[in-house]
Amino acid sequence: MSYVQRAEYGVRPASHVDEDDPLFVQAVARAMQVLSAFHDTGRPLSLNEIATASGMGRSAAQRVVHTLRQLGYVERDADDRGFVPGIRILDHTRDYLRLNPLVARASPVLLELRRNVRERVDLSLRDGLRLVYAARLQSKRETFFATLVGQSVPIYCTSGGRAVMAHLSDAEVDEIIERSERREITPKTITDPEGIRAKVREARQNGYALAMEEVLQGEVALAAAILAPDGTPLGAIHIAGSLSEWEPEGFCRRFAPLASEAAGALSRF
Amino acid sequence: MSYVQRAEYGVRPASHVDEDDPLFVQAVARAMQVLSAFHDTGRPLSLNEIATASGMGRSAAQRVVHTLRQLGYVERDADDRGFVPGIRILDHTRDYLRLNPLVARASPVLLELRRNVRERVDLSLRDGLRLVYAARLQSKRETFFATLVGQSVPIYCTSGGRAVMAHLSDAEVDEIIERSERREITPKTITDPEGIRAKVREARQNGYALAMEEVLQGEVALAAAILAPDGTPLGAIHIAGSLSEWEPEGFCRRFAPLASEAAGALSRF
DNA sequence: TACAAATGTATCGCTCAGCGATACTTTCCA
DNA sequence: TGGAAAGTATCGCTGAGCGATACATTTGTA
Repeated sequence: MSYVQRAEYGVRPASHVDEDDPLFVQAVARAMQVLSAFHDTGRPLSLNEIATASGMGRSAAQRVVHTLRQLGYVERDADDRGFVPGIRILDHTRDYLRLNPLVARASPVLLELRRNVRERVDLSLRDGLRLVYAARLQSKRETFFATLVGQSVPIYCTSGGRAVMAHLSDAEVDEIIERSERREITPKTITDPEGIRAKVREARQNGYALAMEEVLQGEVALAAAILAPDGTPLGAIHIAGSLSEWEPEGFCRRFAPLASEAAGALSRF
Repeated sequence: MSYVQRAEYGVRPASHVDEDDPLFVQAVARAMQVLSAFHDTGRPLSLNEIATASGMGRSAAQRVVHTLRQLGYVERDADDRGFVPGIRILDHTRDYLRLNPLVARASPVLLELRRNVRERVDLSLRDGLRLVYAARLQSKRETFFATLVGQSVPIYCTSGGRAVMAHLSDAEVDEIIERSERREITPKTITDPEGIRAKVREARQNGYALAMEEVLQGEVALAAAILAPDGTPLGAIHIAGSLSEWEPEGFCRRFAPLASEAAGALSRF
């Protein structure tokens, strides 16, 4: 049985979880597996479903769910039809956001950026093969989710991902391409390795990355990478708009410098 | 040893965690205790600090931290000076927000509200003695945190809390007052039971609740409760502004109907 | 309305996962 | 350059937690 769990996009990076590790506590992993069972569902889960999804027996799932419930990390659904994640989870969200120096420093920068850009602005952090959204400032008309902290997108086909890859070595880029489960999220998604490498080269030249309709129809997005002092890309700042309002060239001319500037401000540690 | 952990404000409600519960898995609780060790810190923690904060021995903390690290729920700090929460936490954040029907339905309502209100708009959910923020749409000038999902405030002294209490029985209100660790967060915080009850009565009459500078100097906030079909208050919608720009009466006249309308829209299930 | 399927809950004896103590190694200051 | 503190590793004992299973309760359907 493997404790490595599938995330929204791609698999964990250095996840050679050694099952014979003498320091590895099975029950801890099981707790997280149970919570992770909700990654792949849109509705409350039954105990059996949790057991199946997290690859453990009914009894184990029962105990773990029971314990997590006592502690507030799992709750009964509003109409008592199944289990859902509990509100206690948000306490840890807060801790993460507070203690991540990038996120902590990002708010004023993002708000300043948003003042000049009347479009959606996002901050995302790299985690292996994906970018996880840590903050979003929505645009005026957006009818979507206002806040989708925790949402993640693949690196290989997004503006933010390309901005990140632009600051990695060719070998690392190839490894990302190789290991990513590349699929056409929209008909415009670029999935062939050479196409991706070309976009990365483009990003290296421009200092920012562009993606058009590769994740969402009608959306144009550009991004600039945030770098650690040693040059490692930690994440990206994205600006996203609608192709019904923007022509790609105009969008870049107008917003690329602003995104770069904001990302630069967050890169100085 | 007690597994019940202190949250940001107040203690868990029905948290008589029976230690002799045969279904209770100690190691699962320990995992969450380790993660909760970060609740009370503003910086990375050492292993010893984690052990102390979570009330377990060095060895146990070592094993749990090790395991959580393998799984991405704990990370080494950027400059390798201690442990911090890991990005995997945000995956669960997303699950919580997605699977909470209130939050899932809230986005369009909040955005619509925000369109008419150029002030800060929040959605919070009740958890025992506190309200946990699940979404925030910042105002134009706000220089704070743009997103502070997971932040929590006490019920007894906030607009949202009063809006919630207005829909509880007197006995329940008294219990909240009694069990809350009431302290003067600002000099204006109302902490005496009768004062709080008066504000709750006021909220019942008005259909919305008001709080001035009780949590933050210079801030005026009003809120309306979101109700389950059976009338139980689940949370609140808040609108917050600055006293340097608003006179309380004008603020209420202008925004109370909008907050009520939005809360009403989310109350219809 | 009655039956079957599924869901949540409870019990129990066996055993190995995980406990605590402790020792080793490295890093960081003073 | 010493000493304190941090992270890592090892080990034998034992009770925490394992899986199997039975029970209770709800749900959907014929």
